[in-house]
Amino acid sequence: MDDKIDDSHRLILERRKKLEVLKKSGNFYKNNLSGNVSCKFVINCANKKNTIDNDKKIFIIMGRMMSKRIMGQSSFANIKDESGKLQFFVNKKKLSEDEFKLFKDSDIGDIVYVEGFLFKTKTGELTINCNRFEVITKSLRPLPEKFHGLTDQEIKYRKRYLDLICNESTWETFNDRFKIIKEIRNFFDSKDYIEVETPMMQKIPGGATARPFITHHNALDIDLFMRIAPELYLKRLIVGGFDKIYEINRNFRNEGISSKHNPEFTMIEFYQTYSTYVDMMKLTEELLKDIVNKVKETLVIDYQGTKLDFGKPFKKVTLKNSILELTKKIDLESIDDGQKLKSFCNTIDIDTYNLKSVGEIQFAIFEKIVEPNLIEPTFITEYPIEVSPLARANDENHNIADRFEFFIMGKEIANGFSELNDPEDQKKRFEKQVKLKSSGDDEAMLFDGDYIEALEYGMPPTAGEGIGIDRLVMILTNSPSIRDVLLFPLMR
RNA sequence: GGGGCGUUAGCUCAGCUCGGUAGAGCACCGGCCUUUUAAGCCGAGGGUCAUAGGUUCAAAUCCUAUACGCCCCA
Repeated sequence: MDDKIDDSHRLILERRKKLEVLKKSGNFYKNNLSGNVSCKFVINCANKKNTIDNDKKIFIIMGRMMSKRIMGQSSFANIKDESGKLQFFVNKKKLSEDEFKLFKDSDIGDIVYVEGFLFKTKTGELTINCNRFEVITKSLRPLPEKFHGLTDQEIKYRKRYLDLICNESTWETFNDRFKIIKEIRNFFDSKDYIEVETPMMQKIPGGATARPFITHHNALDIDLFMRIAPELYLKRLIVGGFDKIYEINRNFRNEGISSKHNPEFTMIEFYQTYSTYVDMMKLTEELLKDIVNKVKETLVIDYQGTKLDFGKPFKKVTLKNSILELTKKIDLESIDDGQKLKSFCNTIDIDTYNLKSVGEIQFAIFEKIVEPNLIEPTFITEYPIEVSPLARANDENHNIADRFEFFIMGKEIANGFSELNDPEDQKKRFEKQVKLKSSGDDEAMLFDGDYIEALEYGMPPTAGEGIGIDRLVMILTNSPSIRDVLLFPLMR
């Protein structure tokens, strides 16, 4: 769509003409101007002083001109930089003839230099009285309209820079995103976790059940896989002697695109030795309350009309109980009865052809019936062992894993468990996955012999967890689609 | 994969039922204007109505297909 640039438009030709004039006068993409302060700095300075009019301190600001109101001899315009907006005033008599023409011919969108002292207008607005004006960078294309701005979803996603220029709310969303990530780092750093990096390109994709993207290394002539999770490498590092580690980075999963799924997405995974999944749940609750409080400055937030209270202790329900609570057709007797569960599945449109075990069927029912209804922050525990191939089996009940998942607004936000550190058991679990794969489950895991070998050297008892950053950001920024929290979501 | 909705000027949108030469506001260009803030007033220019077919004397409008997007379902 964007392989051809159309610059023949009259509005662009008009601006190119103005650029030619700038070039002839030597004012051409200047980069030697300096001494500027931010709009916010100017505003803060003014707030500290009462007598702005008498204080002839000169300020220089540089930024994008966002609006312009010309009234013959005098004009007002607004300049915007990263910190905010500020109005400036231009009087014909205060500038040279050339400078005034430069201002008159400048366009909304141009990057400009404004120098002058501060005053307040009749209406009390803080304004720079301009005594020097320059166009630093010519904007050749007109910005979206000043009042309605840019509303076209598609263009917002494809040309995010325009969205950022025009929409304050977009700006706030991404500022929140980066603040959330920063606070997550602060949280783990303050608990003496070490941030590590593990391969994004892997020979055996592992750590999750998902289809990977395939790429190719030319010199080695081997296919590589973009990682679907960092898990198995992070646990190799635990074997290597780290006690507390985390990694925040991208994962890539070759699956459908929806308002909850982007092919590349950001996760934090963290691991801690001599801990259990119960410790991870406590840590998760502490982390989320901390992040929500720091980023939103309250513990009660609104998401698309639903009130979410992070102040209360988070709910905890076992997977089986969550099913029992929501469906009258299944009771304590039938919940472990494969045949009864299967016939129930048929009534709610779940295809049971590939579901071999009771655990898999329970999990399928859970995903279909329960997940969308987990609105408030909720931990679900006691996952079937069959759907938890990397998690430690529970000591009392070998059919369930020492694992939890965490949900908000029907979205899976986190997944954590006590790690399986018995290499024999892990080997058997991998072998089961390989069987699933050969029977047609293309999301099943591959056998990772090198990982088994690492476990054979001995991995201390460890608990680990992954949190989907994008979905968390969606909740905290009240964004209905994952694309709203990705600067450049994948578009066809 | 299935269904629904959408695509008209650089931007935001009318027009489509019921077919008859393409409209507004902003932006841009020219003129007036010394405290505006969606500044104002006067004037001018600006369109492959997503794309390709079809029906028709005549299609932005009706029909079909395709592309892209949004929403819902699987």
